[in-house]
Amino acid sequence: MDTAARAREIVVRLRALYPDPEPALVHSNAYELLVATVLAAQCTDARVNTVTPEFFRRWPDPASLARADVAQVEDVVHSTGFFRQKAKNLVAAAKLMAERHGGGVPDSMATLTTLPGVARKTANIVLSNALGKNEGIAVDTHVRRLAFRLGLTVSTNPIIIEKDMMLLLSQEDWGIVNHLLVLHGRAVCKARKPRCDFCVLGDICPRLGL
DNA sequence: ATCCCGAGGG
DNA sequence: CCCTCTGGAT
Repeated sequence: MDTAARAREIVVRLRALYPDPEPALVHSNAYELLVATVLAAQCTDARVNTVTPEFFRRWPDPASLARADVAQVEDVVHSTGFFRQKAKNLVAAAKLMAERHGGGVPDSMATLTTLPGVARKTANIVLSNALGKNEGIAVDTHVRRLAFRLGLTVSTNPIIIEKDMMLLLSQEDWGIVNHLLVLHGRAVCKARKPRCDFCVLGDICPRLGL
């Protein structure tokens, strides 16, 4: 089985294992998903979900966040780590959206990545989950680890991994593959003690001899 | 390559 | 104690 066939088979098996993969970050619109995804940098989604209810209540849209006191935002997002950067970036991004994007979330990779604190990973999450667009594949710590272990790439560079995976998968799967690999990365193919004995991909994983 | 940064697990 | 968690900017 060549690499592309293996990649497609991985998606098929993980779809069966995780029937209805949903974004674990609680949100109700593109703005909320953008905020939650920025906060998710080097932080568990579970922790992000503990701070976003208050965040969205106090700053329900880009306009209100643009007028927010950065110190108060720092206070709310403190427990997610990198809190100074995240608060500063979110308020600056909100000001850009309020002043230059009609108060809404930009709907293209090129424009989203002009926002401070937003690069390809965050933009891909917002585009595929809130805006219905598959412009690329979101490569986070889980996708990077699993893509490498599964032999879908020989690189550890997220940009190259994304390109490799885009060539291996059809565009309709670009959004879902992130959720599938994240779910499997959390439950089975964990960073520290991967449970290879439980893995449905064992027979097509280079790690187990292939 | 390094920095930003808190919290939980082993 | 060290590693990891849906990264991004310098």
